Amino acid sequence: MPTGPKQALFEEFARVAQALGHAHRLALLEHIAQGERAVDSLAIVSGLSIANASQHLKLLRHAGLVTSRRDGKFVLHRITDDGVLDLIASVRRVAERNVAEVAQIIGSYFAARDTMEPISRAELVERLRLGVVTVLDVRPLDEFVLGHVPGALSIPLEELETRLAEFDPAQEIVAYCRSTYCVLSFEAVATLRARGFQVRRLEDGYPEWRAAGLPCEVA
Amino acid sequence: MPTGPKQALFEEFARVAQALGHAHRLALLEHIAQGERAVDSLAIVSGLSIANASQHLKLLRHAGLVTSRRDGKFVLHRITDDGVLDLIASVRRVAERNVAEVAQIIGSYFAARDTMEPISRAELVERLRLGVVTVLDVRPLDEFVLGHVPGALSIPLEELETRLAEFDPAQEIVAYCRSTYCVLSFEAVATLRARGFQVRRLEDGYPEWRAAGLPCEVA
DNA sequence: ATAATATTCAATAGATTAATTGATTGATAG
DNA sequence: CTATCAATCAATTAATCTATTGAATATTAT
Repeated sequence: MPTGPKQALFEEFARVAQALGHAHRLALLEHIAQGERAVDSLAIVSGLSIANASQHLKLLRHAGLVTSRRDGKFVLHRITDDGVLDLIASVRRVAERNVAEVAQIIGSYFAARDTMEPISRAELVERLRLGVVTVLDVRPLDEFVLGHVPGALSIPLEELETRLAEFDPAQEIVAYCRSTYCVLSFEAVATLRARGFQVRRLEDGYPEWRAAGLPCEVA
Repeated sequence: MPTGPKQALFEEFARVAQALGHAHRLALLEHIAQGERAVDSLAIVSGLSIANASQHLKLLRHAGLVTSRRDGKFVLHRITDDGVLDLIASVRRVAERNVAEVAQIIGSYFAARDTMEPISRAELVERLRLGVVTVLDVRPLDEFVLGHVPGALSIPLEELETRLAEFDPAQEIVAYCRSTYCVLSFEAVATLRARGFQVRRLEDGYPEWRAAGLPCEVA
């Protein structure tokens, strides 16, 4: 077995792929993709101990998937660049197409909540221009604050039932959350549609919106 | 830690990524991408025992990256679809951009043999149309036989020095092999350029040529 | 049938990875 | 300077992955 430069490259490529090869790290990446976040906050939202999150993050850093900077006591992590989002999307697409278990989960859970195709980013841009749509961000408020679709209404999923009055019943709603299979927007669609609202999901999530170069609002 | 559908999806996605997370499996994928190949042949070219190759291939199958069919005594493997090539390319791009060790290997080995940018597939198509180029396939003959760029001259790297007479010294040569960082084409370029030939590499390798929908010749 | 070949399976030992715990480092606030 | 909080490190155990070996299965040729 040769140990040449090709082999050395493959080992590095494998390290990158392997960094993606754990559900916890994919969850961490999804949260990091919403905006810069500190280790303890990532640990909490991902349901990991701080030491464990720190170790997973170390691995992600060494694979070049995330980058960190210190801000006072905190070490803030961000996705290194949009190529990483492309990579994650590639994994997702292959899994969707080629792994039977994935089709099964999507069919039994996600498709049960929303069989409609999501609306594309381009379509949403057009409807925003025409002002004929209410955009709904169902992520927790701290993620909304880090950046969101301009003009979006922030209603975290758990508050949705109590804030239905904020919607104009005449206007179509487009809901989004963290990523393609983030459950928040699927649950929101199911809830709102049961109440008679016209709702659709946006394709993918906020990170992909930003990566597409579309305008983002921070507040 | 919730064990909902999102978690289940992440576990499946992780399985796909993890299948890419070993240098031997990346090597197997590169060889499989040249065309359908039997297990023993893959084991030999990858330098693995047959049982070991079989196990790695099993993992690749379960992750949906490769598909197999039985042909008589042989079990032939192929890449499931072009999305898998995209995925591998995504890993490569992230590693190139974000992993220092990769830049180092490329700088010290590959750039030392060919600092020129590779020629794009579109450019090669145009030059083929004009008939102003010799295309050189430096892969072993068995891979050439499974499919190659139309009109390409097959000279496996180890025969290159003894078959220099086959080139028209007036015509530019474009060399390609298995993939972006397959050493064969880099070595070929270095060898031929030292002999005074005008040579460039084609971007990526044969699998990407085929995946781009460009014509392929089998024989 | 029997033999030969290709592949997979099963069992094992060794290596790597993951999660937990407690100690340690870095930075800030009082 | 000390206390506090965020994060990392170090060490351990448990779990998983890898490679090897030899046996078992499937297919073809004789």
